[in-house]
Amino acid sequence: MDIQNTQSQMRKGVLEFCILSIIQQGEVYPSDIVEKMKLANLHILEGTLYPLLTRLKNAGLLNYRWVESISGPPRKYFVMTEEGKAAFGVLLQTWKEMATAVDKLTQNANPIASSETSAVS
Amino acid sequence: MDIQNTQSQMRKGVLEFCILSIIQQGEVYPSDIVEKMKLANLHILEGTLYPLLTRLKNAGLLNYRWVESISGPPRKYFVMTEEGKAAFGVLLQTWKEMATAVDKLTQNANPIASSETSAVS
DNA sequence: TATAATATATTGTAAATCAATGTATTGCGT
DNA sequence: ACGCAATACATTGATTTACAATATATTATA
Repeated sequence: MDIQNTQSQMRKGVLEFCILSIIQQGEVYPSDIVEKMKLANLHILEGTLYPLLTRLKNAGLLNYRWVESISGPPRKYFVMTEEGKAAFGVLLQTWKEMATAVDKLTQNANPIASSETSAVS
Repeated sequence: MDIQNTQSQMRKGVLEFCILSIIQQGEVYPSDIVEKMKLANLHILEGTLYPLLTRLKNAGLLNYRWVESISGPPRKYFVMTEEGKAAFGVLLQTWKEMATAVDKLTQNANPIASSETSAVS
């Protein structure tokens, strides 16, 4: 049990949401996603991303088309389906609500925690 | 693969952080935590909470003391250790950074997703 | 032709939540 | 005194899933 573990759990939770968000903003292939996530400080490995995209595709939220590359093997460019767009809308709402709830829960907490704890009857 | 799955993943990610936040704000026993989480719309089951508290205790972030109850078996009241307070400070920072990153990633996304996707060379 | 770079994909492992269930204590009604 | 309900702590088995490591395939370059 590591604090780093808890940190990565936090990131894991929003992984699918962020990836859907990236695809919703424009057609991308997996390496684009890895790069955009890295820029947002939300790292994802290929071994995680590929099965995830396959899951989202099988769930009907994504589609892809093959695009020839000038410098390597063909790429799978992903786009959202109508169903995916609807799902993303729901998740965006969920994220906003959850972020608000967490901020509320923690707004009474001290960044540098006080050494006093309130007594309980 | 369900959208509800993704929603619950999102909530899971902040579970430990929220529980630490609750304990940091005052001595509580497990049922208090379940109730406070429910109020924040972040539900947690006892089967999840007890092992989690044990993990946090074994990691040195929490301690507990037994308190007799007037209406049932004795309760375990949890408090944070100094180490726990330090860890919570780190997690609070992690949460703020992540929430900012996610908001940034999604600010260009449409709540009602447009049917046009940008072309890629 | 061999090597490096790019790209998609799978396998095995470990961690963690959840549903279901178990164990124990206290108080109340009869 | 006894049985039942409520409260509370705890464990077990199944499922999910991210990750590390590795595999397979294609293109360009030396």
